[in-house]
Amino acid sequence: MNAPGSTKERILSAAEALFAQRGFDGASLRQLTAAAGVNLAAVNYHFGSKEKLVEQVFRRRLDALNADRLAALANVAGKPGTTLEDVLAAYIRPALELSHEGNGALFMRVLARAFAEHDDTLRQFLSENYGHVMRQFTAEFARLLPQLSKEELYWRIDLVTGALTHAMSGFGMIQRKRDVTEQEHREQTAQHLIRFALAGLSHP
Amino acid sequence: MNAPGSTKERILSAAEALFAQRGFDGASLRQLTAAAGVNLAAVNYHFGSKEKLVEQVFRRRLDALNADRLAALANVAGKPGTTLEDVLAAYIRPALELSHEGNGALFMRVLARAFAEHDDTLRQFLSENYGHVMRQFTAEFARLLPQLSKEELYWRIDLVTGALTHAMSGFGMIQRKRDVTEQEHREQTAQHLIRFALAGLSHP
DNA sequence: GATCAGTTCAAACGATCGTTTGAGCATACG
DNA sequence: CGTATGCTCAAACGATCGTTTGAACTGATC
Repeated sequence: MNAPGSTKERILSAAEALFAQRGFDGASLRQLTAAAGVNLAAVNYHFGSKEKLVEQVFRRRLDALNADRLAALANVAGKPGTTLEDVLAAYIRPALELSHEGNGALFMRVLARAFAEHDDTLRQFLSENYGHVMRQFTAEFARLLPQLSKEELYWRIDLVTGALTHAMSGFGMIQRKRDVTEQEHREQTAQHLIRFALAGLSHP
Repeated sequence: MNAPGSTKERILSAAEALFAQRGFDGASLRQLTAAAGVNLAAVNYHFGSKEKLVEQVFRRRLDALNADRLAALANVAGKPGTTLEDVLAAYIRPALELSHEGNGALFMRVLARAFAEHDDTLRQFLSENYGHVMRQFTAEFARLLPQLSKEELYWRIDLVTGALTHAMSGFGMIQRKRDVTEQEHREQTAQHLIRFALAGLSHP
């Protein structure tokens, strides 16, 4: 829709980086438009307000991420041979790929901020637009973990979500070593996350 | 040191609640002092600046929390009969008790925000003042999990930390049911967290 | 070349921010 | 009583915030 070098795209990328670094309140439109190399009034012209810009920053990444997740889930959901690990991979790998491409890692930090903000407007937006994704994954987890009560399953999914958000947003201390490629490192990270989540979900 | 109804204490409590709700930037000194029922200038008079007020909000809770954690760890560290569960309990239970007393739950949300902020000044303050606590626990984990490489252990501790921060700050959907007491609910929560962390740390 | 929608621009708007000031108040000590 | 000290208060400071405005510029259409 938008050319990659267009004013809208330049604003979105600069906003993503500044929101990750300074937060939604902390990043001013003057810093933001200066970093993007556009006029101050361009944000209100193209997006209407700062709040709607925040929404678009989320939409640009989450639409793609959740489409990838649902596509991966569709390949395994409901099938007899499917393992818990398959479902976890469908959930984790798309997020991990996003966090390793371009400014994706910055967006993950924006997402972690949004979780911490507890802002009702933003939470409602996320729930309305992407809540069905989490619901589909939860249903598949329930199918593969029939021995868990609903309460127990919710507890475990909640804790796994916390661990993943924490890890994806780059809080962690783990850095790629010089002697492994980017792709190898991503694969190692995916293995760590999946095995950890597997243990947390299915322990006796 | 400070009387419980003193101006300083009133400011600290109001700051804790407002920082949890609106963030460090989002909560203004005018909202804050109005909620505390004190004059606007009282913050700068008693604390010097808004930033130093933030520091004191952390100090008031973390000094007590980490003292409790270290005391609990001292009871089990290095002893032959000690299990991984004992060490996890020493780490988790003091935080859980704090999050269930008075405004402690609000402080946990403040803490989760601080994690998400990535603010270097604040991170350095936390590392300098409370880093030794995490180091002592890590050493004890290493003793009880000798089969794990240092890298593997760091990975798992990091993910467990993410899950706990997430849970403690009240992101979770789990609410206490009407037919269980507050104390029973805390005990159930502790059991969930400890068993989850146990599985995440010690899985094969 | 005139017209017009789409976009960019510098400038200004009122509001709110953290901080500072100096007068006023209280209580305790000589 | 006089005065020193610790604290509170209303008011103001300059800075910065998100947003709005109206003119200038762009490129396509007739």
